[in-house]
Amino acid sequence: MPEGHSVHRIARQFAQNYVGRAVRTSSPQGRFAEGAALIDGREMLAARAVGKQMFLEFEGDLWLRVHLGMYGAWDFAGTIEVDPTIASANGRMGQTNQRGTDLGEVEVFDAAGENSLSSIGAPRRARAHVRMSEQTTGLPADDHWPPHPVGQVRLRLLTDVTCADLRGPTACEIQTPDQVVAAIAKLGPDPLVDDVDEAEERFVAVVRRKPTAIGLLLMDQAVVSGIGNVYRAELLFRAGVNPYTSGRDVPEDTVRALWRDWVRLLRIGVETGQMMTMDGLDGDAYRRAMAHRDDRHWVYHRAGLPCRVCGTAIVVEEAAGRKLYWCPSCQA
DNA sequence: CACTCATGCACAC
DNA sequence: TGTGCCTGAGTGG
Repeated sequence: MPEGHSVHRIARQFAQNYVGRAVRTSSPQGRFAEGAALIDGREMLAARAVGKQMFLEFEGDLWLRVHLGMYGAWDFAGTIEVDPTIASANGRMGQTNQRGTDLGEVEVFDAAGENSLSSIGAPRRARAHVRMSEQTTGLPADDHWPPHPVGQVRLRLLTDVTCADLRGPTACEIQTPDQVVAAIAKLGPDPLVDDVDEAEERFVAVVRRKPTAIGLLLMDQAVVSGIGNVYRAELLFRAGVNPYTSGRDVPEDTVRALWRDWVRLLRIGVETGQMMTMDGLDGDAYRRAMAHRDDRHWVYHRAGLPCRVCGTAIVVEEAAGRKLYWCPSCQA
């Protein structure tokens, strides 16, 4: 699942390609037929992400709340406008692989029909025709419009030119504006939604009065929105904090450093679509690290391997049902 | 091919 | 604390 950065990228795609347009909705799988019927034909008015949740507003005070959970994903097909703030176009968003990149890189065509695989650092195109890779769809791409639904598609959102399929979400429901407000009220601050300075104060205040371990607080969406298991491990390592330290025992400066690092990593993640947590490395070391699978994080998914800084074996432990990776020496 | 695991979370006990 | 949901990638035979 997508940690917070992916959800913000998805919301931007909807803002760019759906907001201001009438949307035909359906539930090819059937499980969301009733909800889909409620918004069918309405114009989408807004697309917002808060932490790992996304809210799409439709005419008539109807909102769609989607949470991808661990397995959910959006597949985009057809012609999409690539948000200029998103460096790489992706057919599939949300579902990511072990390296933390959005899956399903797609071929991007310019107006002349010349194509190139979009990637970080590639020239940004204002407009792109996106088609699914064969591996993703099992079909030879753009022969049909709209595309034949593949697999269990809970919800399909269709404009004249763009198709978005939602599969495997943990939450997908129609809400009233009040329910949306209530849902967002339960969430901790999101640096890309809230005023960053106020958000930092909120975060610091909550962490510093909790007896709970900081490693659990970072994963608690009521404390801070958008952090998942990968960012949790990496943030703690980067700050040199023992995951088991009580929130109230983490020095205030350190809590602030954690917050500011999260703001930085989230921004980088939204821009690049990748969970870049080793940005401190120089060019060569960074390229080397990126060249190998499972070799792009400080501690995440590195159980038993030597710490990149001190050589101590990285430890993995089960905490609240999730794997917690950390260096017992650097994070003493 | 069969099987395990996973970036999450709601719920029951 | 444990279970269920839901899908896809990775792994080992």
